[in-house]
Amino acid sequence: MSYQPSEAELEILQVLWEIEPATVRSIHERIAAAGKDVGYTTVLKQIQRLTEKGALEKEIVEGSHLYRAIVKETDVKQQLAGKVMRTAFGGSALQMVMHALGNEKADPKELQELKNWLDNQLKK
Amino acid sequence: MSYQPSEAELEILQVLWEIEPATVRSIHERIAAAGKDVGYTTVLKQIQRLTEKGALEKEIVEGSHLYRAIVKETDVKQQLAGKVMRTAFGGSALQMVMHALGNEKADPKELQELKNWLDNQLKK
DNA sequence: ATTTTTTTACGACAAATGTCGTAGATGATA
DNA sequence: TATCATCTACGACATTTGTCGTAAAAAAAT
Repeated sequence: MSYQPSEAELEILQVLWEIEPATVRSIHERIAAAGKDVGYTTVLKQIQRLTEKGALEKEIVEGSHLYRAIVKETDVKQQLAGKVMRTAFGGSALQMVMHALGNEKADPKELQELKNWLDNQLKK
Repeated sequence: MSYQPSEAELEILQVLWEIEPATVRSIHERIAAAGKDVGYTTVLKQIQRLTEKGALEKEIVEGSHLYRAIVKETDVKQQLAGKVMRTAFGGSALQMVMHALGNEKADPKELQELKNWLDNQLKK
């Protein structure tokens, strides 16, 4: 199976899925740049835990410790979306989307893309 | 704002949104019936915590303690769906749905409904 | 009224999370 | 090489969650 990351862990995974491999420092910088103000050692610890859990792997190249994600982005995201869909929306994607876009009128472009994708799904 | 329930808490809320008000016993029964095998006092404790947190309210009528949800179903679900959409899918409903339905070909009926809803949204 | 059955109130616990601080190891620089 | 700057390894802590057990309170049955 995949892995169900916590929120802080997900942030780290997102960075890794983008730039891989990466050092603790670069990951920390990205996260800080994204507005999350958290200490360097906090990120380091989180990374070490993810590694222990087998979600990341470390490779030491010429002194620097490089990390890369082992868990697949698609799998993890499928887990996350699927879980919410099941636990909170009785397995209905419709319900989930309606609530997600619920109040604020969503970006028309988004809606159009979603529609295109659906049309395609229905065609098959 | 609303409330971000944990998984066990959400199960309780779901029951309350269906039958309200309800006793601890009836809630426990529902949850057990749904296949989740957990002790009576566990559910009770969870309910008490939700009440402390202000998500539920208790009313004692002729001896029996009745609970009802204070947080609104729509709000809570909007929170849940919105949060995942934002934290894991960069705010894209399309990405979220694609991953949720990803591998297994979703129920065509669901897809059709979703499409209808979308068409409607786009029309407005 | 006494005993039995239910219920509620609490306190406990283990595991998971988010966050750091500190010390020792490494690497870079003067 | 001595010194200064970085990093990593670890342990600590406060919270939150999920689960119970037990005792005290209430309600029901005899």
